[in-house]
Order: sequence, then structure tokens, then C-alpha cells
Amino acid sequence: MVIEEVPRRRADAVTETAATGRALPHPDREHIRLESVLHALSDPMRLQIVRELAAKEAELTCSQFDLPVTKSTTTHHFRVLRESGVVRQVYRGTAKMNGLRRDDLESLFPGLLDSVLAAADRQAARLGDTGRVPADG
Amino acid sequence: MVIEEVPRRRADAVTETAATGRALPHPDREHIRLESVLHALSDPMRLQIVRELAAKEAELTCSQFDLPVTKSTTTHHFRVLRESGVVRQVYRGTAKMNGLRRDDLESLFPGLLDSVLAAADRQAARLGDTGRVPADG
DNA sequence: GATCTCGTACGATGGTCATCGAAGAAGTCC
DNA sequence: GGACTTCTTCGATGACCATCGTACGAGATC
Repeated sequence: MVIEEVPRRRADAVTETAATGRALPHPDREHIRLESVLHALSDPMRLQIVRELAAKEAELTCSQFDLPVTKSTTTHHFRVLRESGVVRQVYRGTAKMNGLRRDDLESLFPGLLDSVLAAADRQAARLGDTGRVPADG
Repeated sequence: MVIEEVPRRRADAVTETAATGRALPHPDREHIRLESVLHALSDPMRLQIVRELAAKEAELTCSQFDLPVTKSTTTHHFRVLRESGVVRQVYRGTAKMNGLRRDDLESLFPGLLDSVLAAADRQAARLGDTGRVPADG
């Protein structure tokens, strides 16, 4: 289980209080498996997360996503995304920032992420579904 | 469940004895879901099938694939691929021909299949793995 | 330090899935 | 018709997975 500590760049606007102790295990770029990525993206909830992440083009906290599931389930989905190599998670104080691993994915599987995102957009448009689940009531 | 009978072209070298009674349910193009396609492709066995199918650029019978699983399991995987809309299956006598639904997928999700196939090739090359599972013994 | 927010960990649950083996159905060939 | 090939169907099984609720941990704020 050779997993890096994820130092690598991305240490520019990060405050000192961030990433103090809690380190999150990420797969190294070379350990990202296509099957795992596809599996991660094949869940509607996770695909939705990735779409929002790509649309915002910024790091978002877990709680900024308006998912129709509990916090536990949200944690689960983010972990699947992280462990498959799709997102990078970094603690910033009590919040956990989530960022798409565009560079790594692009390097490993050129065009794949964009194809999937475009496909998701097309399908959402086609089905008149933005991916958002309507509130009950 | 509006599912076509799959007549559509591809009726050129087909003998009359083929496709007599047994019809296989395929999702109509508009019913193909991205999540299902990604899920179908996220299984190593099925990804391997799709890769071979794409490489050969021809319709292949189920038994032409050298998969390290039993026939039952093979049937299962081909059904998942068919029901997700990735492959088209047609009976030809006792054999069942499998063809990639390139046109449908390309129309729905442009570039997606090629991205996945390219990604699979890259990964196979990178891991020194052709996707083929070594025979035990 | 008390409290609040944000996320984690654990156990449980119901569902899906990949796999197998055995028995059967459909077509072809002698 | 009988044997052979090809794929299916069924039941079983063990694994994984999405989901929840509750309890907890780590920072931030007052």
C-alpha cells in the first residue's frame, strides 16, 4: 500500500492552520485505475458531485453540495471519489476542500473526464434534468 | 418498456435461419443512460470484452472471447453490456453475435467510447497488461 | 473551556452484483 | 432423430455497496 502523503504543489493560498495533522490517503497518479474511476463516476450522486466540481472550477467543501443524502453517505461518496483518484481532498480547518484531479486524470486518460462531463451535460439537457433532485414536499 | 425489435440495417450477410424467433431486448437509443454505460464499462471483464470488440471491429460470438470465467458469468456480462446499450446482440443460428453500438453511443455521448478505449489502451500499456488474464497453472 | 460547525467512524440493513454449477433450450450436422 | 455446439436460466453464495443513525473528533469562535 504505497500511498503518498500528497505534498506536491498546490500550497499557495493555503493557510498554515490547514493540513496540520489530518492527512487523507490519496492514490498516487500511477495507481489510479480506469475501472475505479469509471466505477466512481457511474453513481448518479457522485457524477453529480463531479459535475458541480467541474462547473465551479474551484475547490468546494463537502457541505456546499446539496445532496439528498445524509452526511454519512456524503462522506462515503467523497471517499470513493478520493480513493479512486477523481478528487483531491485537503483539510482546511474544519472544512474539507474538494478539488477535481484534472491534471492527473488528463495525464493518465486524456480527454476522458471532459468526455464524461460533456456526456453528463448532454444527458441532463436531453432529459430536462439538471441532475438536481427535486425537494420533496 | 418501448424496446425496439432491432431490425435496422445489418441484414446483409445474415442467413434466413438467423434471428428467426429469439429476440433480445435492447434499450432504445434514447433510453441509454450514461451511468449505466459507465457502470457497464467499470468491470474489468466487460471492459476487456469491449476492448476486443473495438479492436476487431467486427461482430464476435460470445465464445470467441477467452474470458477466465464460466459460460454463465460470460452470459451475465454480455447481458449487462447489452442492457446498458453498449453492445448489440443478434442471434445467428446457435451463435450470438456481439457488436459495439458505436453509432448510438457516439450520437449520445460524442467521444466518450473512444476516450475510454484509449484510456484502457494506455493503462494496459502502462501496466504491461494487455488485459488478458494469465492462465493459472 | 463551552459551544458550534464540519466531517469521521461504526454498526446495521437492504440491495445489487459477480461468480459458480447444473439443467435446459435452440440450431446445426450427420 | 441423435449428437454436438452454443448460449440461457435458475438457485445459491459471498462480496460489495448505498444508505441511515448515532456517537465521536478536530477546529473555530466566543
